Amino acid sequence: MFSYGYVMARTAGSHSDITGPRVAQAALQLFARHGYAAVSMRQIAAEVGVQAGALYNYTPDKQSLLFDLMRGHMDELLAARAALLQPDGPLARLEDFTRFHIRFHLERPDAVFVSYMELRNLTPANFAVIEGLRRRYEDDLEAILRAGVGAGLFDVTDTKIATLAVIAMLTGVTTWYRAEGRLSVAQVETIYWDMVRKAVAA
Amino acid sequence: MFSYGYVMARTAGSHSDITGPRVAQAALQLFARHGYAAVSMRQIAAEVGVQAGALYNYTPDKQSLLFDLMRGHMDELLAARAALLQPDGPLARLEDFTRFHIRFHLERPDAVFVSYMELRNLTPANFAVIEGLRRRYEDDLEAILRAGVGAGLFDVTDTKIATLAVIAMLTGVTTWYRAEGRLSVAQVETIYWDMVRKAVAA
DNA sequence: CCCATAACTGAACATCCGTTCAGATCAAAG
DNA sequence: CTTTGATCTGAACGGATGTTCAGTTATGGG
Repeated sequence: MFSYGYVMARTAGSHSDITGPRVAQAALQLFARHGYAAVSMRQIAAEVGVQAGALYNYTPDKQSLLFDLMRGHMDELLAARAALLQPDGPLARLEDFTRFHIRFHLERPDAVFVSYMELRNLTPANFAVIEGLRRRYEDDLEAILRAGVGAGLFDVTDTKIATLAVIAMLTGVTTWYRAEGRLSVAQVETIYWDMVRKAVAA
Repeated sequence: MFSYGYVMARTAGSHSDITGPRVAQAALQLFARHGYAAVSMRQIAAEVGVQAGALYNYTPDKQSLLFDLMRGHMDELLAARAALLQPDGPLARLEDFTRFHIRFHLERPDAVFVSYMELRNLTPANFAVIEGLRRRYEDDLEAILRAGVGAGLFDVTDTKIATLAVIAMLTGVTTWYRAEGRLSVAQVETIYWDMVRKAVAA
């Protein structure tokens, strides 16, 4: 957590780069399972195999633990999206967005769950940050829809509402999908893309 | 809460039929705003204007307070749906379902929020009950979709997935709709119906 | 006006909470 | 092998938690 730019000049007795990620992962899993408010620092510590006081080598407080998880998730989402080169044309772009959204979210169910359910447990300042990142992601989709409407390919009454409707529909996949189930991620992508395509079609 | 069938033979000093609903309403509002685990019995009591101990005249414990709110919400949902006479034909039925779902959910945002977010804070037995009620509601929509597919009016790959996708999309309306906003509920219904109709169209 | 009783108070119970910190422990650098 | 400092323990802090209950207050029926 406290890296010093260059290669960190590690000194004696240090393995915080092992424990640090374990703290974050334990917190994520427990927050997703039981909710932020219902999980105690002692439970997180027990999961890591450490006493509660030791957690404070890795986070200033419990709120930062939640916020860092959510900001990390949103950063990953935006970075992964930005890393892809977008296909040409609104229709191909929309399919790309649909498949990306489903794939990304199905790969990290815990982070998705926490990021959608624990917004109200953020301080107002932290909430504003997460809300801004989420807004940037939504704007990405809305731009696609607007371009499609402009080109006469799509027909939606209100691009902002359509954006939120599509994202709600796609994110809903995380509530029922199980990796052991009968459908592969690719099949699920195709099923949802079929519905999205028709829903906004002209 | 403890009614005796007939007209309750109320005796001296009783006004629990005033305080009782106030407890439920305060709990609902606070649970929706801050989450079940983050709200204390003392906060609920303060909202009602009473000491914490008095709440136990109206609920055996905090868990029952949550469960009764959620069961009440689901019962209302199923009862309201059952009270409507269904139009003829899958298309009209689907429109009816869409408009009903949006209207019903926009009328009780707190109950919707609690019922979707606090499932993990139910005991396993209570969870099973709520899950069963939700399943009955979903089956209602799935029957409509299946009938439409059978009649060649709809084209969906998997009626179960389409059911969950449509419900997720529709319920998402509660996250952004504000009564003071520019759109009436009827307008929102029409916008979503447009998308639902096309999404499942043959 | 009295009185049975519903409704509520206020204090107490054991237990948990997030956070702090002095001191023990540990691993690597010299 | 010693030193150095990162890491962790274990106890403590004030305060909050859900729940219980003996005792007080308020209300309407007789």
